Amino acid sequence: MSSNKVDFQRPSVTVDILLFTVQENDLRILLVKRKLTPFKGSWALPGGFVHMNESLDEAAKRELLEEGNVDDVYLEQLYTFGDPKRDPRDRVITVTYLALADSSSWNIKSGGDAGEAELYSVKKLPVLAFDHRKIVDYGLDRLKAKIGYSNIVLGLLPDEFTLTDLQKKHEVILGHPIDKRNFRKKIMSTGVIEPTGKQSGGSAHRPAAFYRFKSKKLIIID
Amino acid sequence: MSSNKVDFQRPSVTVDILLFTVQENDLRILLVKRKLTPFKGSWALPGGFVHMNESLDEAAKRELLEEGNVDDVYLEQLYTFGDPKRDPRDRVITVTYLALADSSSWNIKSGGDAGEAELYSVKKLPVLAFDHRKIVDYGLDRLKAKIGYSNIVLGLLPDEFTLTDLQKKHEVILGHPIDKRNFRKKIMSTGVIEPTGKQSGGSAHRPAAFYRFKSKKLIIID
DNA sequence: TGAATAGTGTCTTTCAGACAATATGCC
DNA sequence: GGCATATTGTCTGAAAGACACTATTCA
Repeated sequence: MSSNKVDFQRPSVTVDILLFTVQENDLRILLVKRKLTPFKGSWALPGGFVHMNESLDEAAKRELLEEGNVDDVYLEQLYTFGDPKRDPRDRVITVTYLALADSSSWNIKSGGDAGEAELYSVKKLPVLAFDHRKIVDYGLDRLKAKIGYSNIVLGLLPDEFTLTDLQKKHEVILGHPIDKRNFRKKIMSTGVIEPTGKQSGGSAHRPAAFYRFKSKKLIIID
Repeated sequence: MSSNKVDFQRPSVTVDILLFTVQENDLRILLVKRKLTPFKGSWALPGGFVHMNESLDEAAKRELLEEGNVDDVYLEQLYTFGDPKRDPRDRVITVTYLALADSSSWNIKSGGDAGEAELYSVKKLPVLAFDHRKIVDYGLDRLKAKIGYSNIVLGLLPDEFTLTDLQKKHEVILGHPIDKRNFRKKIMSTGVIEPTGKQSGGSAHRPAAFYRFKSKKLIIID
């Protein structure tokens, strides 16, 4: 039963977002520096309170725009953390989201409404506020798993990309090299991408064919 | 950022639970009849408000005991639904849980603290309150997927069971028959179960060996 | 011995993984 | 021609799926 008239004491509800992107062959995550207690001055996930008239997805989108200056990224709900002690002062339940962005199409610096925001390599994370480290680890596990059975990687790529670009993203997320021939065989057999007909050029080597995802919706493969 | 001192208007937070069990080769779910508006008299998922001093998991366990008279069942968080209009009166965000029980070890009738509660076949569901129908469909999808790559089915079985018992649960959840030889080959190759040494008896046919799960924790296979 | 369910093996196809040579564009 | 990256195929082992007969207990 989801509702009655009794006026219980109510917890706060926030959204926190894991925005991953790949830069320089490195998986990075957007962090912001807290301006308020508790954990003032610590790095934390971008996020904030859910407003009364917006859905959870909308709240996550709004926070990403406000704190990360990113719009139109892949977004999926991850998990809801609600330990009574996770915030040292109030009871705060947080609904977490996994977001992916193509770093080449967006500039983190140009926002800045919310103060300091920075991309950190997941291999060199600072100490994080609250239980945010646990949340990051949870999201990383999900991302690693999901890249193996879905087209989720499309969130990290521009509209057109080469097979080498695609393979690099897989390698960075999984953390190990992949055989080129086997990778291409498998990708092409899934039928999720198609050639655009265009080719890369201007470099002193053989040009590569560009591909696109047939659908920009999340697809579970198999 | 998960908290500050500003006192926002706060949504209510509930947990709602999908308790599945198998009876008579039929997948069934626990529903309760609402005693309060809105949707008074409608069937709904068991659930209720999260208390200030309990975690989400604890709230789900408590509600299952209060409304379903079940204890010690498999429980995992499913998804959090937070559309502002999902409850026609208040803003209510609900964290949903998937629970599995072995129906042979529990009697739904003996509880009754929360009024009418009944097991319904997922093939013949009544009209449900709120967005609970959508939640049930979401949970069914997760259950079907997860039975294929985890030992989650252990939640539906007693401590000791035969391979035929195990196969029946799979068939009921997936909704189609499975080849006995291939099923056994695959299950045994995963190594998640082991024979107890005992045998079924008393029936006019060959006795079957009993098995148990080596671990009662959720294991992802592959 | 008949009824009812338990238990078991082979063949084929598909998929994953190891492995290296040729093709193309630009300078 | 030399450099840098793109593109391509074969073999092998493992797993999945189709398929049918024998074994055991009790009435």
